[in-house]
Amino acid sequence: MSEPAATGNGRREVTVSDVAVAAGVSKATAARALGDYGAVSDAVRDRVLGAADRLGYRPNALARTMSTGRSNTLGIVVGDIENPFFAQATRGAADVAAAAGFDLILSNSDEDLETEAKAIGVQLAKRVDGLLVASASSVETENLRSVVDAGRPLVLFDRTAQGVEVDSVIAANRSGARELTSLLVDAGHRRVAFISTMTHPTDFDRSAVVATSSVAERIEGFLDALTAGGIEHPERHVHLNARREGVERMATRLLTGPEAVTAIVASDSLIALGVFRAARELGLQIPRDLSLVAFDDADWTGVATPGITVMAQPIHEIGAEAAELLIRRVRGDGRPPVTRVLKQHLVERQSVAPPASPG
Amino acid sequence: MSEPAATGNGRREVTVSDVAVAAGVSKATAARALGDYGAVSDAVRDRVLGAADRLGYRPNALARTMSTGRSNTLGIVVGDIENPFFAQATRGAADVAAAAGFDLILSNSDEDLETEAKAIGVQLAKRVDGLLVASASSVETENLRSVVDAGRPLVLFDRTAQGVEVDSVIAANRSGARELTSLLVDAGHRRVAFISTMTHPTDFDRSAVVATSSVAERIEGFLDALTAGGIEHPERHVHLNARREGVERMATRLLTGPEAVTAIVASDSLIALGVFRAARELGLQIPRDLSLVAFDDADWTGVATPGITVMAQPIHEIGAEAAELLIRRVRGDGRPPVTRVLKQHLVERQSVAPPASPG
DNA sequence: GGTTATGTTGAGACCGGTCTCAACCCGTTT
DNA sequence: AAACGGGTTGAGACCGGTCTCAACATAACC
Repeated sequence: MSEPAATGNGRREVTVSDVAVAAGVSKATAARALGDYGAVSDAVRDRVLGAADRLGYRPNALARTMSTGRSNTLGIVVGDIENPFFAQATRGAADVAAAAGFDLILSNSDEDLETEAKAIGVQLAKRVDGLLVASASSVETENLRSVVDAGRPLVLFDRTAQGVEVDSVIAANRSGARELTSLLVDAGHRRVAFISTMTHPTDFDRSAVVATSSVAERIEGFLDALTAGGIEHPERHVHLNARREGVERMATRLLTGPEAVTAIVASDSLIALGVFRAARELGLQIPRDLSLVAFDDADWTGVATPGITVMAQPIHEIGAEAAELLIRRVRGDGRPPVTRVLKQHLVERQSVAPPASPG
Repeated sequence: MSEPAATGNGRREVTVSDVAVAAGVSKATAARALGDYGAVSDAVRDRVLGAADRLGYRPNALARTMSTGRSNTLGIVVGDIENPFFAQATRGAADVAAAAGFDLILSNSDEDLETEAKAIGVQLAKRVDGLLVASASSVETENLRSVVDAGRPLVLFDRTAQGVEVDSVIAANRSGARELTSLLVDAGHRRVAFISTMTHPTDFDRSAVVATSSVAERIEGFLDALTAGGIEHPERHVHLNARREGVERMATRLLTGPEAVTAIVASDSLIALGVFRAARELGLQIPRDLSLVAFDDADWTGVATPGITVMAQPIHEIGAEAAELLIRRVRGDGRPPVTRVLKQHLVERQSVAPPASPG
């Protein structure tokens, strides 16, 4: 290779040194003019900027990062960017980041710990200034610890993590779930199912440690409401692992047979969609034959017939707030970690009614 | 400052040199063992890896990029990650990228040329190996040229660009729009509106150059169908700038008065949602009072009542295919640029019927 | 035994910026 | 005229990797 350093197509990048030579000044001076720091006389600045323009100089942000130690890049690890929840949260974070001069490196974890670990590893290797993570597990926290150990600011969103002392931004899931479920209990439902896609090694029981804190909180709220309604063994109404079985299949199973439920709490809008489809497939009318409530005010919940009653979350804000906290940390804020809990709010539509035959 | 180089919290990063000293070998040898290149004896490798592990060594991908010129990072510029179309395409691209060892830096352009320019500038500065762009304009292409001029591989998705010789992955929008619109014309509709949020300086006329090629193609297909149906001045049925007026407001305007349309083609699912809501607000029944068709098989189109007939696009594939082409370029493929055109397919539901009063 | 091939190692340049420090210029002060 | 001070400039180290090249050891060959 005789060429000094070439890009894919063989063109060499224009560097500060090139500009310096063209402008007849030292590299240091050219760098000052181009990087807009230190003192440079007006005449020289003009000459340098002119030369840079003529040569088509493009700064190399990586080289700058090498010497300053700041990359102006944040990492964000979400479950799945196709999930509207994460898309919205990411947008919220991206807006705040962009306004502060930061970029976002995006990774999908598919809610899998190993994938998440790999993603975090790469992000750290790329020297992101900080990391936003909706961790796949709030219990197994080695992934998160590795970030803290690496000395990188970390902010959790949507989910907290046990024993990891960092900022988090979450929603008030327990009270939201309680309120949502109470709607059903108060309407007279006794056989109410809670459905989540969250993977869990066993069936749910009271002692089970549910990995995703947001789901765990929702389950608690759900149980609160059932207990308050005097329903025995409320924990047997919690159904996890819906992804493995398939949401529609699980819903179909729960909606048929002698023990069929009369109401369902869907842990997110994607699950609710599956339930909705299953109900339609079975010829069940909502809310006459089935009452359905869910988390997240997704598009379709407002236009479906009937409209679905949902617990709306300030998703955009969750992402934005998390990014704000993270940027503050990156800038050196040393205050003790905070957990911001944002309010959810109920959007009542027409998917709740008393059960047809008292259960 | 007495510390050599510190992260935010003052901890110094462990480098190859540190590991080398700990293992009692030269920096070069340690680097070979850690970077898994060149020749290293097994004994030495073990010693180095052991030392690295003990010290908690984390490679610095940026430093590697500096010397190799490869960042293993791709840039992706979308209109808005919250838009399900872009979220899906991004996911498709992210999967392919991850499988090939690449990360994604994400930017939102908000369909604005200046924002897009800034995003592309930053991505280039961060030395992405290549760029995926759904360009805000297929006509004003300086943004895209800057990428080509910088010698970075570029792949366009969803939209092409005039005079920019790069790979593109798009859908067969014209024929799709023609088929979709024909459904309406064949059902007897004469007053059919096409609605897009795309910004355009004037009202649409035949000579207008519509900035976004995918929308332009859809308009052509729409006009094809109206013309084939013998409808005069079809171009006056094209309505742009819906974002400025508000989709629901525009739909309301078009659906009322003596000249009210009896059918609408929505350029994407978000617009269709606005139209759907406006129709409901006006007390119009679909398909009795209004026939509605749209692009993209969004969640809600299947569960709304009635189901909306849509032209589905292979969105995931668009993103995946684009990423594949890009990675191929990054790896040095020098073949002439290709344009991949993916098929759309019709999903017929219940939102089309003959007009109530022949128009 | 000398030469050649092969494998392993170390020294040091290099990528493209930033940053420290010393040198210098010129006007002002004493 | 000497000393001082602010504004500019240049030389060169540095960030943390990769990579070339030379040195050296050992094995294989004639």
